[in-house]
Amino acid sequence: MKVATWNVNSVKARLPRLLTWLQTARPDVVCLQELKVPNDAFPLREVEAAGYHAVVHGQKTYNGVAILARTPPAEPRAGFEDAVPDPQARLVAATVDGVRVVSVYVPNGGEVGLPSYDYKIEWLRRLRAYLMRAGVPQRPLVVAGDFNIVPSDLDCHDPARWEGSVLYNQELREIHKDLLNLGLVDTFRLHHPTEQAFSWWDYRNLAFPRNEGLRIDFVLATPALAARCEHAWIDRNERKGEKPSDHVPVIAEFR
DNA sequence: ATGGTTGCTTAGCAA
Repeated sequence: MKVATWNVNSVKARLPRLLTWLQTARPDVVCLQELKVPNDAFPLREVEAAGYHAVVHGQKTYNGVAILARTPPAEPRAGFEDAVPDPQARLVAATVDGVRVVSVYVPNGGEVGLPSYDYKIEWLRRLRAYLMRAGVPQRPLVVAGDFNIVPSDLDCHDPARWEGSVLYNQELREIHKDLLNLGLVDTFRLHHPTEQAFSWWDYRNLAFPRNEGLRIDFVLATPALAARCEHAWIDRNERKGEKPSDHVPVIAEFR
């Protein structure tokens, strides 16, 4: 089973690329982020024609997440399912072929010290609690998406430049470590322990041709499932050509 | 060095 995550930065703007990529990459499950459309504007017909079912938690203008799957998803759920509804559509879950799949779009945070950064930290606290309730680490579960966290120097083209930023600071590194310590394996790092590879490049300043990127998109799996992960990679080619997203797909293949 | 680019919405925000 091939599981991918891709922040498409508008599913409308990216639809031609998404459909082409589904045909060539042939993933079984795709976690999408930043749809930027409400549910009724999601291109369901096109995605179904490409051979996928879709579980969509959309939002107008900002955010929006989805799960695409070749086999019918079961028990679709949107948001944290706790006492306080999240006003932003950033999490959706469904069970595919016995695996609980969670697509997440972690808040960027804006700037350290702003209310939007406090929202990010609180959101990550709620994500941790959600994953514990969802059965991490014992349940076969994948949580994949745009985490808006740089885990380490290796995941950053220029650590000194990014240190202290809203994507890379000590507080976030500890939150990231705590998340993984719940019992989640970063499938890309599992197979590439020392390789520098990025999943995001700024649109500005020729960041991609200069390879000034960050690795902030992950496919995380619970331990028994991670033991079945045979390959994981980042589809860097998706940043090339006409109208790319600023993120590229990250893929993990499970036996 | 607060620039630069993209997308949504329409001048400004978020990333």
